[in-house]
Amino acid sequence: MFRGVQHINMDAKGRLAMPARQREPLHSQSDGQVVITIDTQAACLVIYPLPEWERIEKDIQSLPALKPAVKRFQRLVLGYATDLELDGNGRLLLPQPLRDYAQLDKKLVLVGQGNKLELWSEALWFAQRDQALLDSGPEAELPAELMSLTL
Amino acid sequence: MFRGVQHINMDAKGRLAMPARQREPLHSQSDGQVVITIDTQAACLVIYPLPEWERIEKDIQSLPALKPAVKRFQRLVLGYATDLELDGNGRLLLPQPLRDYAQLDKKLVLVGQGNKLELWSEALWFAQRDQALLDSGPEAELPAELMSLTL
DNA sequence: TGATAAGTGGGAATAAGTGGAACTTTTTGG
DNA sequence: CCAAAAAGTTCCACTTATTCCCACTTATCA
Repeated sequence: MFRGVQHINMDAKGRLAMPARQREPLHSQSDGQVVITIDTQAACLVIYPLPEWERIEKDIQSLPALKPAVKRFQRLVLGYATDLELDGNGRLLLPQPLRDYAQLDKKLVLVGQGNKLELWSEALWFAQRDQALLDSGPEAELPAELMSLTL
Repeated sequence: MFRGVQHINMDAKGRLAMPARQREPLHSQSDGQVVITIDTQAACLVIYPLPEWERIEKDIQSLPALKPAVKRFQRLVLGYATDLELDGNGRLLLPQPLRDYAQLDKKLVLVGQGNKLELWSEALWFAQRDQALLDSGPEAELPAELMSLTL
């Protein structure tokens, strides 16, 4: 399980040092092999351990590809999916097209989301966080599902 | 059950000495393992014993993620959730992103809330307390759920 | 007032993060 | 087709940060 928000730097070569907390689950689950792709709903990337991705990829491929909206989704998510491996120092080399998509520069934010990790540029992360806080804050009208939560 | 308001200090390294009263339930329930995350309704943090958090996490993950407002809520609450463990001296090391979110500096307030603890900066605690007293005072209109309470 | 437990602070060992250098591979131009 | 240059990749070393542990001070209770 991936948990927690961590602020990290990408170096000049586009390498991302995976924080130690997340490194161990990645090594034990898939020997450091991950798949990274885009989130079509937000300008961020998602990182899966390889076995978890294979399950998801199967689900995506079994969707009805004749529906144009499904086909577009498949083209994006499967197309950008890239397998990567942690190097000897626990770093990932992020491909340029993915860096471009998520507007990554030096300052990044890595967010644990249970079975996957999300990767944001720091600026976009704060922007979407503040928007989300407005939607979930004291003044907001929350969907019924949230109102019924017992926290 | 966590009860009571306690004023405590965070040291220069961001460590929080859990008061002895709260330490015992944490050790007996979950061997000192807790999950800490943000409250989206207020600038404070919430601390759960690990088993209690796992129940809540399951509830949150089972919400319909296709609704944007739900997805944003999930990203915040699950993303900031971090597991921590009491160290040998009964202290928690608070991650920097969570300290930033709740504007924590030296003086903190820990508030028992039954199944969880809330953690506030002292300044924000007093501010929200005074506001809450105004809103719940003799002149205020209270929601029906409160009016029907037997106190 | 003394003994015990709780809270606080600091320092040393270890691990993590960062940058650079060298080697390999690929591409381009002659 | 070969050679030279550039890009990419891997490996190593150094610096910085984090974690763990020990000791001291303050508070509490008998």
